[in-house]
Amino acid sequence: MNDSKTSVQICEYVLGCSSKQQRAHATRKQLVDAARVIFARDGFDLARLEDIAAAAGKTRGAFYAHFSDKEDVFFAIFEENMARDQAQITSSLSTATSRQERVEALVQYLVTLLNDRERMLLNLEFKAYAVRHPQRQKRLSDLISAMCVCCAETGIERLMPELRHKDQASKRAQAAQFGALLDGLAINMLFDPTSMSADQILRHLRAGVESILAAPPENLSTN
Amino acid sequence: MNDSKTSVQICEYVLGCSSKQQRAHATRKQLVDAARVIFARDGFDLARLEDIAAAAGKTRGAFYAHFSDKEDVFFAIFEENMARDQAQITSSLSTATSRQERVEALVQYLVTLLNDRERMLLNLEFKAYAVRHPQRQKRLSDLISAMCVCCAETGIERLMPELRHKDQASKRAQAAQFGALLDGLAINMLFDPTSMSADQILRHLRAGVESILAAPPENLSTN
Amino acid sequence: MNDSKTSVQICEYVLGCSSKQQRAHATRKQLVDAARVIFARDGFDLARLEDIAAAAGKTRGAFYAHFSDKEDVFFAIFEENMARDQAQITSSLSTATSRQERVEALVQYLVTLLNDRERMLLNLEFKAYAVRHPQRQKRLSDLISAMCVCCAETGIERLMPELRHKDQASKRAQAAQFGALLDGLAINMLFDPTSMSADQILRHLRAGVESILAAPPENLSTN
Amino acid sequence: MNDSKTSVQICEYVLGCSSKQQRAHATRKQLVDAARVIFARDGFDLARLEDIAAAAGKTRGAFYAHFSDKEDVFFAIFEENMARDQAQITSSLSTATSRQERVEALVQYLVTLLNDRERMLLNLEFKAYAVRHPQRQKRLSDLISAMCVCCAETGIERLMPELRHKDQASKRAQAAQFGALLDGLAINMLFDPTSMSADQILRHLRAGVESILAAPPENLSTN
DNA sequence: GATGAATGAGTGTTCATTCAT
DNA sequence: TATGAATGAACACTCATTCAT
Repeated sequence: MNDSKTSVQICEYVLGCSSKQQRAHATRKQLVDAARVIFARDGFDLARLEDIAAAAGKTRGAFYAHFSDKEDVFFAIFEENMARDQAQITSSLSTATSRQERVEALVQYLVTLLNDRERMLLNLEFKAYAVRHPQRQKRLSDLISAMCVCCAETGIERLMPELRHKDQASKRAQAAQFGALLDGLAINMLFDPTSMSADQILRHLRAGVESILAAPPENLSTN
Repeated sequence: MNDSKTSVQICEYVLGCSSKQQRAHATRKQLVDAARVIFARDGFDLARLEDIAAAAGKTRGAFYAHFSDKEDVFFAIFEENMARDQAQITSSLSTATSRQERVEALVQYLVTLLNDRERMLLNLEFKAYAVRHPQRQKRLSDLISAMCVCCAETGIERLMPELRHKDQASKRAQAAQFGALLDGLAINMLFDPTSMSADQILRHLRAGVESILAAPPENLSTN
Repeated sequence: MNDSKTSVQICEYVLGCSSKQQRAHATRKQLVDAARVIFARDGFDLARLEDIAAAAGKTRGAFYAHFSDKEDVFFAIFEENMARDQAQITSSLSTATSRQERVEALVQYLVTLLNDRERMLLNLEFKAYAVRHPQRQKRLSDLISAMCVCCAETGIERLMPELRHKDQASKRAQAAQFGALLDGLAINMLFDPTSMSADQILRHLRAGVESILAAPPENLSTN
Repeated sequence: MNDSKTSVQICEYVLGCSSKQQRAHATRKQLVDAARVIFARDGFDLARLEDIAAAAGKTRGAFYAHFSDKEDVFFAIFEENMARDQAQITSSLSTATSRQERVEALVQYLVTLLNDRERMLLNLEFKAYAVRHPQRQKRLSDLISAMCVCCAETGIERLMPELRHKDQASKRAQAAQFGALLDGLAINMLFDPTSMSADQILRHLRAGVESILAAPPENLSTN
């Protein structure tokens, strides 16, 4: 690499890091971000490590200095997402006061997610990967649990304080339903963007959210 | 393979086909069926032609005698599905008379689909493939159109004769919404089968179907 | 490959094979022979599959059609050797009548082996590999057992019929001692070819053989 | 490494070195010792520089501060060995007075070497490397010459003063024969430790030593 | 001297595809 | 039509080596 000086300086001046550790951390972040782009574009299986490295302005070697393999970055993406989401959801929903407002805030949040094409693609890719690799138990199930809990706790609890007393299973079910609502729309919008108007999507989302939140008091009698 | 004669004879005696054409047709069908299993299990990218051929009890050579490449069988699967579905939906919904009955019949049909793991996996795989390969224009878009039209015409029209007068766009939007309902549940059930009880799924489906069918008279004012 | 026709014809006319199976078998043999050359030249670790394939006039793909990996061909070499040796030793020693003649025949056989540089290199490589990979249990230990047994039974028994009554352990020990005699000379001749004259080698061999055959009647009292 | 200070202090207090030069020298020694372990375990080709550095409690950087490459440490090991051996052999054989005693002392020395698994592995590895890399002329041949001379001069001359008048070639040949005796046993003991009892090994060694020392007065007439 | 992030060439292995039979 | 040996491009991953600190 003949531009290493340049990139070091970019790193130092632009990102404000100078120590070795900070540089390493910056590289890692660049790689994760590049991985997002490539995985979203090509999917997990077709994504080439070389493309990820190149998109980050690094080489394959740099990749392996930070990640053990393809799966490793892949998971890192979602582990990073989780942290981000915590903050985002909390802040975006904290201003809502009435139920009506909170529903609308949630719908708006879902619309935002839905319009983040990269994110939706990654999300679907992640679930597809999890479905296809049940053996990757540990890290995957940790991530999934964290995701569901995160979603259930952070999202729903903050949104609907009145539901806070519900049991874990119910929360999890609601998280899954929100997932179904979002993923279903996402995959079909990606599949055929012209099939639904923004308006129809909004209506679908509102109806979905209302339906989920209107779930029966307890599912004691059924199941 | 030195036992090809044997398998031919199995074909002849068991399946009752004997002419060359019939035999060839049977081979093709075996390959498509095997492809379903393998694509569902491994996904498009990871599926190996050799596995498909082996699962059909054939060799790679036989595969190439019937299909030009991997994509070719992949599409063949869905083209075949379409034909099947036409008949299935029609018959399963034709006995319903009241709106109530028709809604319930549709929900039951969706439940059946949802419980067909292989089919759901293939469905999601197909949409993911379509999303990821916008260049494969012709055949893919033909399939997609056919799917949507099929879904819209066959499914919705027959189900809700009173909606027959609706414009194409509305029908298509409804098809997409049904897709979103089904795919969303499917992916999340595959992802975490324990998150929702059969009862919760049913309720989710009913609410979804009702919401879709209750769409406003026309979407003239919006969009 | 633009010379496939040529090599096919070489195969057909020179080796006299024409059926698919025969061609496959010929290819396998070519690959094993090429592997001998490359492994002897570069050692197991540095040997490149591509070089082996190229030396056989084939591609890497052809290699993998016949062997599962590098270790696979490596072992195949010695499995093939074993079969050869059986015949060779038997015939070369069968004409000797007196003890004196048999000793001399054995010494001559060892000299022949010693002068087969490729073979000595492979032999040492094999033992080094076995030492370094005790985990490769099954196939390796099978080979080793076969080697020792082959050596002990075929070699020593036929050579020294009067020793036939000895117990297995003694035979094995003798096989090991013959191995030590041969390998020790081999490695040092390879290491520094000028250090010993042909005459000195002969004397060393004779003394060694005599010493081994003069082992005490039974090692019951010791060890 | 933020604990370098600590290890430096360990060095200072435990090993009693404190000056920069001494510290550097200590590092070098640690690296050579670690290299012994790793090369013996993995062989030259498979040995990883990182493993060597890690086994010495250092980093790759430290390695390159002391050695130019892998081959460099590899040779350093044997250069170090040579120095050690000089002293060892001299002292261990100097007390013997009669021929009988000297033979026995030599046999005991060989037994000691033979039981030093690491050393035998390295020895074989070195010879294999030399055989495989005839191009590494200079340093390798220097080492080899030194080894042979060392072996011949130090070992044999001191052991058998009456042979001191022999010509260089004879000495070299005897060194090679001792090498063959030792290496042959070593490789076969490593290959199959159960094949020979300690007793059999001893007998094999004694017979070998006697045979070598009983070499004919001059090899003038032959060769 | 020592660190460790980054490089990049090298190679084992897989697999869609071809083709002689 | 069907076979399966052979091809060869593609890619994940390893590791010796460099270099800024």
